[in-house]
Parts: sequence; C-alpha cells; structure tokens
Amino acid sequence: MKYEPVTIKDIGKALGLSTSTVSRALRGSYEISSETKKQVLEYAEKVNYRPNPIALSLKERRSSSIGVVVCEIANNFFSQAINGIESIAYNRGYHVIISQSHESYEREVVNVQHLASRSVDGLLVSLSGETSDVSHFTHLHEKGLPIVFFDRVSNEIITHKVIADNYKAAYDATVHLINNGYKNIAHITSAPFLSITKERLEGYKAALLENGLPFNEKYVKFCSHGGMIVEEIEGALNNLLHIKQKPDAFVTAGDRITTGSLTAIKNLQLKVPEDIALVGFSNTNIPELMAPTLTTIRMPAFEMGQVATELLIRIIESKRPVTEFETRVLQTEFTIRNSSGLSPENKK
Amino acid sequence: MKYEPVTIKDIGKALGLSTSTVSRALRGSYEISSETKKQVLEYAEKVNYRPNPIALSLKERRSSSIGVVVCEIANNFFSQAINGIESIAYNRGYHVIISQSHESYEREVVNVQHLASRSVDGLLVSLSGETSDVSHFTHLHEKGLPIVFFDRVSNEIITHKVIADNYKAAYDATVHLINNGYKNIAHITSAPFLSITKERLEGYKAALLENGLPFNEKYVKFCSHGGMIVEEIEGALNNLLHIKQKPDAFVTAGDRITTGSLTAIKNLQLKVPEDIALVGFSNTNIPELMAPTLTTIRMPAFEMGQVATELLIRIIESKRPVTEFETRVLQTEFTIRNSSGLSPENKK
DNA sequence: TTGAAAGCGCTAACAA
DNA sequence: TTGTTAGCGCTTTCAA
Repeated sequence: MKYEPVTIKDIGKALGLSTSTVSRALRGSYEISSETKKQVLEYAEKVNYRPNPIALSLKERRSSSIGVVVCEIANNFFSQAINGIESIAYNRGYHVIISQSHESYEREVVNVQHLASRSVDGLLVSLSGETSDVSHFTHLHEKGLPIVFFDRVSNEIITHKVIADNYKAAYDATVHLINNGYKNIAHITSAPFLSITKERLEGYKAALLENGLPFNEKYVKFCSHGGMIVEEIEGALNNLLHIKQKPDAFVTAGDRITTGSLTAIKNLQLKVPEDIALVGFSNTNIPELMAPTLTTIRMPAFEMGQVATELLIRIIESKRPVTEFETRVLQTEFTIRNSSGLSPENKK
Repeated sequence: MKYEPVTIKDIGKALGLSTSTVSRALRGSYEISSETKKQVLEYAEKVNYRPNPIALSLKERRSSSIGVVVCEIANNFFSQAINGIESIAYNRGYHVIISQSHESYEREVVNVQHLASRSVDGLLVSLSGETSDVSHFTHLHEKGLPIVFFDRVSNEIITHKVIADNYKAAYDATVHLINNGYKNIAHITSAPFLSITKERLEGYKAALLENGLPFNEKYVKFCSHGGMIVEEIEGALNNLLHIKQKPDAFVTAGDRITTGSLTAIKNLQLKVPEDIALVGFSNTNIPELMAPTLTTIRMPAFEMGQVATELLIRIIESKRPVTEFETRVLQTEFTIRNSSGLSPENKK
C-alpha cells in the first residue's frame, strides 16, 4: 500500500513555478514576491502540503529524533523516565525512538547499532544489567554521536550523565532500619556491573559500618536480571533465609526486585515488618495501597528523563564540539511507611 | 557536533570503483565478480560501513518504522501493550516510534500528523479520551496509510481493530458482585466517547438488568481524563457516596481509575470490601500485594499489542490494497481476590 | 524576483 | 562484469 503525499514539485507544477521558488516561498524567503508567496502558501494549505522530513534529514544530516535505550518500558521507573524524556523532546521538536534491551547485552548492542544507523541525532542510554563492555558506545561516541547516560551509567565514557543519589538513598534507608532496631540487614540488588548497584551497595555498607554493624557479603544478593525473572528473587530470598543468622530486614533495589521480594516473602507466609522489615527502591504509584504500606525510596525518574534530554539536546545543537561534561545528581525521595517497622511515627 | 558515517561513495573512491558497483557488491548482486565483491565487503567491514537508512527511506518511500499513538506510557496497560508491539516489530525489522496524547485531542492530532509526516509505514492507535472526531485519521487512511486501532477504537474507520472483550469483562465483574450479595453497584469509568467505555457500560448494564436490578444513571461516573487527574476520581466518588441509596460496590474501569478509587476510598476511611466492594480493570502486576488483594479484570495488553502489530505489518507489506478487515476480540482475565467481598473462596 | 542545477546516499535502468 | 545516469524531496548556490 502506498501513501502519496504532495511534494514541492507537485505544487510547482500546479502553479507553474519552479521547485526552488516554491521552496523559498514556503519558508518565507524575502526574495519572493508577496504575491507568489501568498499563492504558494494558499495552495500548499489547500492540498495539505507537509514537507517530507526524510528528504530534509538526508539533506541536513539530522533526523530530529532521539534514540532511547532502556532495559524495559513496562517498569515504573523507566516509563516515568521516558515520560520525562518525551515531555522535553516533544517541545524541542524531537521524536523519541525507544528500544528495549531486556537486560541483554547482545540486544543492547543490536539496538544501539540500529538506532545509530537510523541516524538518530543522539542517544539516551541506561545500560543493561549484562553490559560491562561499552565499546559499542565508544565507537559511536568517538565519531561524534552525542550520548547521554542516565541512571545506569558507564564511567568509561566521558559525557553527560544523570543519576540519582543512590549512595545517599541506600545509606538513609539502611540507617533508618538500624534506627528502628534491625541488626541483620540484607541487601537484594540488581546486576553487579551496574553503577546503580555499586553506588547503592556502598551506601548500604557505609551505613552499617558507621553504625557499628558488620558488613557481611552473604547478606548481599545480586539479581542479574533485575528481578525480571521471579526465580532469581526467590532464590536470593531462600538463600538469605537459610543463613544461620537470618536477616531481619531488607533493602531492595529497584521496582521489580522490591515487589518481587514482597511477593516471595508473602508466599513464604512471613509477615512484614514483624518477621522481616523492608525498604524498597520503588517508583510504584500505589505504595499506600500495599499491605503493609511500603517504605520507599523513590527515584526522580521523570526529572532524570527531563534533565538527560535537555543535556542531550544541548550537545546535539551545540555549534562547537562539547568538551565539558557534567554529571547531574538528583535527589531521591524517602518516604517512611509501615513496611520498615517501628518508625517514630508508627511506634505509638 | 557532527557524525560522519562512511558512504558508498567513500568506499568507491577508496577502491577505485563506481558507487553502483559498490552498491551491488554490498547487496551480493550476481553480476559482480566475486573478487570485487570480496574486496568491497572486506573494506566495508573494515571501515564499519552502515547503509544510510534515511537515504533508503527516501528512495523506497518507506521508513521501516511504525508510529504508536497512545494516551500515556506510564500506565501498565499501555506499557505492556507497547511491549507486545515492540516484540513483534523488532523481529520484523521495524522501529517503533511512540507518542503520547495525554488524553488530549489536540495533542493526538499533532502527534498523528507528526508521525505521518515522518513517513511512518503505519500507525497503531489507541484513541485519546477527548477524541470524538477522527478526521485526522480518516484523511491519512484514505490516502492509504495503514492504520490499526487497538483498545480504544473508532467505528468510523474501517480497518483492523484489536480489542478486549470489554462487554463480557464488565458483565462478569458485575454478576460476580451481584452474586456476592451487592445490590447497589456503581460504575466508575473513563471518557464517555471511548469504545471501551461504551462496551463496559453495556456489560455492566446487562448484568444488572438480567439479574433484576435497576440500572441507575446516577451510579455511572465518567472520568474524562481516565483518572489522570486525582480530583476527577475524588469528585466521582464523593458524588456517588452522597446518593441517598449509597452504592455498596464499584466496578472501576482502567488502571488509573481503579487505583485512584482505592486511594480515595482509603482516604475516606472506608473499608474494602466491608463498606465498599470493588472489582477493577487493572493490569497491575501486584494485585496480591495490595490491601485488600484486588479482584481484577486484566486486559490482554501484551497480546493486544502483538496482534495489532501483526495485523498492521500485514497491511504494510501487502502487495495489493487490503479491503477485508477484521476485528479481533481477545479475552480478559478475571481473578477473584478479596476486594470484591465474600466470594465462595473467601467465605469460610 | 525567479529558475536551473547540484547534491544529500542510495538503487536500478540502461550502456558499455 | 562494471560504469553512467537519473531520481527519491528538499535546499541552496549560481545565473538570469
């Protein structure tokens, strides 16, 4: 099936003008008589002329589109982030092309190449859990393709980055649990390669050590698929619950892992927070509706998407090569509810 | 910043061949000597040549991309549907360009035009809650742009459609509540224009009438923004709770409306299901973690996305104009949990 | 003030 | 077996 839009040539033919005249008239060039201009504009309006952006892209070597590489759309954090991306991109006249890696390195590579070859003007990237080698980005980046990382960033590539203060978030969550009297706090987190994982782990660790609690490696469980696979979480949980010194609280990283852990806990007939307290990184919009209400660390997802997009567009539209890069660190939002035990508010 | 990819011309120059020879060699044309072929292929590999898809699109009048128009990504139903769309599109070599209408008619129009002018090969559409006039689609459709509607469809446009069995879903939900002894069942639903709204309303109505209960218009509340605005739901709820014959149960349509209603109920200190029972259309993945566990109608979101995409690609790739269209109706999934009162399972 | 022509990267009909 | 050329829709020199 074909869809035949009106071209500048059609207009020219209909009006007995050359394509260049039509082109100029359309863009309001000063050298065209207002009469011709009017004629062209009216006719264009009448036949609902739309410039072919593909032709424009070919000519101008830009596509006015931004490629987004995330692991999964159907995830609160990313869908909110994409919302933020879209909100900026839309206003600046860019299209957003989204691709999902599903936490697979290979798929990420394919997607990136695909996007690059489709001539996106820039890339907004959050790495997959399997990615440790980032050479598929290095090549493009060195060739001058603007890239901005968000959330799951690589420190091998020097460019703008937008992250949350994961260290502080995990630190605060852990301290909160310690203050509530928990001593054996476990950490269920995402793939070990990821920057977010490292940052959160550091925060968790620091909180323990600063409060005179030991850091025990057995209390840290990595879910390489970020909780996309249920068994992964169940395995981690079972494992943790079979340690002689059973953990009495969890800090869970990521939406999927948080809800997955809760489900697994529930299936094991354990009570939250009585048997196990929990603070979760989660961008769910219904923490209040959960039982128990969930103490959460909320990532500034929407804002991260916005900021990343602004930075990316800044590179794209910069006249001269950008050499100064920044890493924006946004604050998370910690909300104490019932799942984390007897907080001051809950004590009475 | 510019990103200068290798072109066929560069290869030709480097190898002392014409562009057409290079082009043919690259695509393995039989008329090129295997020697030249090898030479070209090796060099192309070496310099990491990637054909420029924009040039290709311009030439072939197709972009290998599919435009998606939904109201909101950050919504379980749509993010799951997009997941389904992507899963098919990816395998068939299509890109997915997503745009959000945010339930605004105007924005939908702009997005559609934007996508069309970017030469998407086809459109996957779920209408905004404000859309009653679909002429922005009619024009394109008449000009031959393949369009497939899913979920929120228009019956003014004859094309493939993919919907859930909303009538049956609402019917079953209502009957379930009736069987559990509820007599004053209200229906909080989305914008009145939408096909899903109408279908669900019919199912709700039929269930009441067939079971000897009156249909009371006051018991039906429309949320034009699909629950995106909290006040909308709170208003509907307050309104319902001030009817002399207060409703004792709700059937809520849509993810946002369901969780919004629950939140509002909770804020009013009402208990579910004791004060008010609830069955909700919801694609949440944590119905079990909610308090009470949520009786849900789950939309076959992923499958709907998949089927819609398959149908769309079928039109796109069809050699001759497609004139036979079908409407696929997929089944929803009804899971009884605690929010809907004393179901047989919960009675003991 | 307007038109002719070149060129963006690629393919394909036509020549050689 | 390879090269020349035209053309996809548009902008933009250069000429008129």
